[in-house]
Amino acid sequence: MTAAVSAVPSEPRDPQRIYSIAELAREFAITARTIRFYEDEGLIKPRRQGLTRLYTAGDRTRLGWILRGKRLGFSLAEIKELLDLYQVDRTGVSQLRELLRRSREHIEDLQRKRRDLDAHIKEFEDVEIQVAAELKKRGAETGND
Amino acid sequence: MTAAVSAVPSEPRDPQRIYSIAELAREFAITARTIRFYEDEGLIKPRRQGLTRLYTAGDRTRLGWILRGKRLGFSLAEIKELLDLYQVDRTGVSQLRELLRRSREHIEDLQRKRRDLDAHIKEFEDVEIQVAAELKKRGAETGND
DNA sequence: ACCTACATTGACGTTAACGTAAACGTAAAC
DNA sequence: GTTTACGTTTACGTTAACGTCAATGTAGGT
Repeated sequence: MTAAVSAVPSEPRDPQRIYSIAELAREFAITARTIRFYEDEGLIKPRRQGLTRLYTAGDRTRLGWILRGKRLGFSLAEIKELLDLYQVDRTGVSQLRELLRRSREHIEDLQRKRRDLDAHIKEFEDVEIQVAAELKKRGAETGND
Repeated sequence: MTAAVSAVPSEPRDPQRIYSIAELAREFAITARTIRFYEDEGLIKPRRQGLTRLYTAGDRTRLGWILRGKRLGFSLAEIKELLDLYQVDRTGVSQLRELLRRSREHIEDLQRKRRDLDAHIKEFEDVEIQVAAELKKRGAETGND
């Protein structure tokens, strides 16, 4: 999970570009198998040229979104739901109402998560401060080079 | 994963209290099996009275910490590492240095996660705004009761 | 025509994180 | 004294999220 800053998701890309599966795999530091698996699960639907998969800039963005969701601890099933939220037809008023309700729900969920995260960060910052102080007391450098 | 605000982790508790496994399970909305599993994995080590497990307020806090970590998308292995970080002996200077390094590393990881989270929230807030506007345009109430 | 690099589809294996069932101990309640 | 409620261990089952072959296709270079 906690990989060392591998994915390089944002460069000035032209929206016409087409990506191969290996390209996307490299860029996001995942395997092609993973991307195909996401397709099996209905998370992405690339065009085909014969059998070969062709990914648009939109597909690439979508993939990035999926991976970000994963990093935040959502399951693929949850991520699929959220992606489908965008895709849903917005013709009917009842659909719009539902969409609004769901996205508010999700925002609350994210905000809960944010509170958890902030609490977590605060604790570790406390550790850092105290340990740094202890080191200083012992006359050692704290590692700020 | 995304349960509906179930755990009620903070009440004015006295630090002398002892908890049964079922009590903690109820409070955190998990099963006893899960708690025992965490013990097998070395995440908590309750006292025993014969065979029966007795949990202190510290154990309870620890359990809450574990579950928060899970909500944030950390694996149990990662959580164990982080918990052990606190437990490590802080006698030697080299241990302190290592502890400092690790906790800084972890803070950076959490901050990355926070950026992910903020981006996610922003996107959904945009959806909310636009959908609400669309609904208003159509003369329907937006659902703010 | 052949090699090489990269693509494809199955199909089975694997790991993490528990669930579930069996078989049993213990202590209070009826 | 036996039901009820809770606890225990042991062990096998399950689901999600991929990994790992194996067999095969395809496009480009020499």
